[in-house]
Amino acid sequence: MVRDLPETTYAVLGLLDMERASGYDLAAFADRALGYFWPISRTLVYRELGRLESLGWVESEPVPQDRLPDKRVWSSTEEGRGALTAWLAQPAVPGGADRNGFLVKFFFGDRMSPEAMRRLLDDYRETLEATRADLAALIEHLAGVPDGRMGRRSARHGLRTAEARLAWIDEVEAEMTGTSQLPPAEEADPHDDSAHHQATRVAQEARETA
Amino acid sequence: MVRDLPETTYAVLGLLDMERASGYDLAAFADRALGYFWPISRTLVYRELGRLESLGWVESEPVPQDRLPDKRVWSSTEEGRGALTAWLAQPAVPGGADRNGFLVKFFFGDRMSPEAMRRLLDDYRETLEATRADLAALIEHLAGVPDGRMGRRSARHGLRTAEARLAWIDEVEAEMTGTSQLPPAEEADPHDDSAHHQATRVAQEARETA
DNA sequence: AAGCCCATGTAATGAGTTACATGATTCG
DNA sequence: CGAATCATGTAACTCATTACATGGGCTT
Repeated sequence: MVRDLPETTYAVLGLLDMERASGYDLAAFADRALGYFWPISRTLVYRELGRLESLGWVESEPVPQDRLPDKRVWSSTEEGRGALTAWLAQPAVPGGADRNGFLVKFFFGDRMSPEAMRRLLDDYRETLEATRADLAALIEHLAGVPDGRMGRRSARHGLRTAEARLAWIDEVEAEMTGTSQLPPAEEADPHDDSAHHQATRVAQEARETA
Repeated sequence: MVRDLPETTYAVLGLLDMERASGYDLAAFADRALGYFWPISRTLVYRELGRLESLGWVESEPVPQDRLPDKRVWSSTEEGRGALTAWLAQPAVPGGADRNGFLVKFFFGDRMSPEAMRRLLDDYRETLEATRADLAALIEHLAGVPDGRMGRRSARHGLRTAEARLAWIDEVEAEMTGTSQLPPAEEADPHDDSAHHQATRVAQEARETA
């Protein structure tokens, strides 16, 4: 039997099935649509397109352009749509939800200085608040989009997760300041919301460039 | 400049610093302590120990045994503890929290049959409920352990996350049954809890402190 | 007798990231 | 004039998983 392909392959196929696009546009689409729970780098998109083509699940058509470089526009084939449907009918693999770069550090917090712990928690909160803001904006945006239903629901999954974790931060902060494992939180400057916007962009770019 | 090592390397070092152990025991410890947010396979533990040894951050001592095979017991060196402290003082890398195998399938739910969607959501709920039960038990267990503070807090992070996602399932189920994108939920058979026990992580069964 | 537990590893494979390469166009 | 955007890829690398190998002791 055929060894089963990674989720990413099907994700690329699925996106392409929603909207024929060039590899370049598809990567941007993937980042918008799946970026929060299934990041796919641009290079990887190209590789998966190559694989999908050799499977006969997608095909491409060259599109010459005047001012811009020529491109190949990809679309799913009948076989590809069949494969996608088959994949969707199979149960999801349970793993993959793991790996939290904050927690793996936090766990060893007994060895950290209170100041380092304070910074760690502050950074995490900032990241989560940026995510929450981004997702809230996305949800509102998708409210007016006809095919945005599943995207909106997926985004709500992320929103709820972020909110639960922010509540967790409040909880541990209260517990840890009480036992002086943590210096008290500083008052946030209400004039300075640049920190948030910066964090948003940094988190995004960290994925692409770092 | 030294290229920075993966988190896993430091995680192994950190665990070893809490408790000297053989590679075998360390792998079990890692699974108990970090398994929910930073899984480390047994083979990987051995590789990281080799790397840490060549860095001079850990050292080993052979321990002969009578009935059981001989083993090497590892412990962190002074240099290793320094490296660990330095790592903990650095900010955490923001990424790593991503990749949800359920969501990447759910996102394409418009192409799924209502029955397949029902199965997908049921599976996810089952997984989350198993996680919630495991973590709740772990938290209760760690309440009586002197050094279990950070482990308990980390577990609460997972617990809150799981609960938020279960609430999300309720939300989308209500929305989707209302628009008949989903057949109504079946009554759970109270006699059949085998599914839950299967979903429960095997490694979590052995929860005695070594 | 089968199968798990202890204990340590090697080998193969593959998914994903990052750096690099190229080059026209457009915008500040 | 430099930077960003559009567009497509190659090459190198490494983290992580999985399968395999070995073998005595203990339990069902």
